[in-house]
Amino acid sequence: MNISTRQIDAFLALAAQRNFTRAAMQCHLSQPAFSALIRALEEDLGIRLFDRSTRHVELTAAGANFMESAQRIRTEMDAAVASMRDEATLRRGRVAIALLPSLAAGWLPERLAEFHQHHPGVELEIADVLSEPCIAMVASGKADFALAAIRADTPDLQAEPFCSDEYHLVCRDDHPLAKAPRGRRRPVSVAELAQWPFIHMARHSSVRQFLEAALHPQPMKSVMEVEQLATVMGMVRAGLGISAIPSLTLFHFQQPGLVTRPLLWPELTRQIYLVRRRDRSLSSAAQALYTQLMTHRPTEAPGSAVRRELP
Amino acid sequence: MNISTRQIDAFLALAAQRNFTRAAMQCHLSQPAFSALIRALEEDLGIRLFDRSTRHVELTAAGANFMESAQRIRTEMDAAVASMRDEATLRRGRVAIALLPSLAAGWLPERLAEFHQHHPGVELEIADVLSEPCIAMVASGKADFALAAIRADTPDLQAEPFCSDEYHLVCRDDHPLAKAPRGRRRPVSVAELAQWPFIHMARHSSVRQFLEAALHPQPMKSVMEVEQLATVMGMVRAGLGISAIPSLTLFHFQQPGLVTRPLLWPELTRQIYLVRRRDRSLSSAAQALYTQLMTHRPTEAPGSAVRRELP
DNA sequence: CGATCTTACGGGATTCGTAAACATA
DNA sequence: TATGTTTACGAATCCCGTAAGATCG
Repeated sequence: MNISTRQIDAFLALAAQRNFTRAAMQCHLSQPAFSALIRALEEDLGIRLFDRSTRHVELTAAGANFMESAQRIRTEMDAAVASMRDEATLRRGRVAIALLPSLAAGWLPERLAEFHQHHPGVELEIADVLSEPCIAMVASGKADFALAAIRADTPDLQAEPFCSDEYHLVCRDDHPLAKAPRGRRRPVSVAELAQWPFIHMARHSSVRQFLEAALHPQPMKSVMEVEQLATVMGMVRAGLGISAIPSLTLFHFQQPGLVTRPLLWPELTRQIYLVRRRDRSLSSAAQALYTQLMTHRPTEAPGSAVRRELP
Repeated sequence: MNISTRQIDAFLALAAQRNFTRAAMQCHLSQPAFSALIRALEEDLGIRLFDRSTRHVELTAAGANFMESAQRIRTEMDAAVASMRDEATLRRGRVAIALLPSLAAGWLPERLAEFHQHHPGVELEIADVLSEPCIAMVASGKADFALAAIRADTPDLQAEPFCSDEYHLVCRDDHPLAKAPRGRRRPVSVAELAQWPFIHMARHSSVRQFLEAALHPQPMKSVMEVEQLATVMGMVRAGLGISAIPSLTLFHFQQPGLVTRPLLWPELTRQIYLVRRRDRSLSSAAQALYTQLMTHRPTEAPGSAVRRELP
């Protein structure tokens, strides 16, 4: 026994038209083919649904009974198909991504704004967490994909390079290092950096850990440790010291009176990866966001010092 | 676009089994055929429902979404098909018939008892009304068929002979007519009937009208007119007079001390017809009741006088 | 390398539309 | 007789199962 939507449609058309010829036209079928469709349905159900003569077509009691079911089935079908089509055409859907707070605050918002403008029906869920929880969310299926600083290429996860994040010196514009000696070309050296009072992030932060690993064993003149990058910015602007921060967080420091300079040391370039599950295809919405983010990756850091003027 | 129950079943099987081979077996299909079914469904819906590798099969987000709809559709389908099958196999259904009160009280109950025993799920609606309303109920569709004394063979209605209803003399067992003179063979004549006091039904009753038409122009010795046959019985038993009533109402008079004798005049035989609509087929339940009633029609009236003894 | 999904392909069933037959008002 | 349904039938399509191919663990 196999009932198709075409049979349901044929039934409803005939119930409405009470005429095989018109109902057949409505279904874009020849009348005999349509007739066969109705007959097959009646045989499947084991009961006559229409009383018909050449002059009259009418529902039987069983047919009237079946009509209610047929209408509910048709409605449910339509809703399901429309829902799938909406999902396929991005009129609705849901994407969950996990990414580093620095990306989430500085670079992501404009990308999301554009995405949302194109696909207003798609719900967005953003987890701005550190790299490890990012990976965990992808692994557990809570996020469709992640942007994190861990090359998580496991049997389950697939990582591809997304962008690179280079450390920059930040200092006041009246600081000696802001001057870019000998024609701006020469990068700042480790020794130069180490001779000035330094504002550190807390030891547990990834910014601090990556920096320490890169500068080891050179000791720094640490003047204080803070938790938030915004605090680092305040301290540097107040002239308490200098600092070094990843390019993705530069937006915190684009303030009047501050200067940023790329450090351009290979050890101080960390890679950001896009991580996704191997076994799970991206949903239409996730695929669209993926494409959007990949084509608007953060630009490579500019090679020259930037000085913010007071307005 | 055409979605079939087999595709829904295939989807649900695969969602449950998460394995093409097992799901295919569950659907009694070869694995490639099953695979094609899923592919066709995905193409119809325009979206991937399963993420699959050779080792793993899993619902996509869209697939999980579709599952709810699929389950509702399957449930609704099952209910509809079961309902139709029940109707076809008389596990449920409804019959409405209209018939003369005499048939409804005397003959019908045992027939219905047997029918109900065989088909307890079928609802029965009985209208015990006179012939004209019987016909009207069939014509208007309120009754599936009727048993009435009108040969209603119109373009819309079809009548077939059902049984004949012959008038019987009723009197006390000590009445001269109860004796069945000259060897019980000779029927009672009109003249004999007319010489005794007669208990009449009211003029508007069909029993009275048919009797008057048959006896015309012979005048009767009317002693009174009553509305109910039970009253006629009481009067006759009290010795107030005799009466003549149709065989179908004899059950009223099967009382101790009363005698009934068939009158056997052709003019006093009225035909009962089974009347149904031409354009409408009988429902399964109506067809079954029709057969049941036709095969257990009221027996022809016995040819001899019946005397009820006191117990 | 074994288990499992997909592709390829020939045969059989299904379904289509045209045309003729049939039925009813 | 005119309208409308069913039957008949050849052709196109769809669908199935077997066998071979591809892929993942």
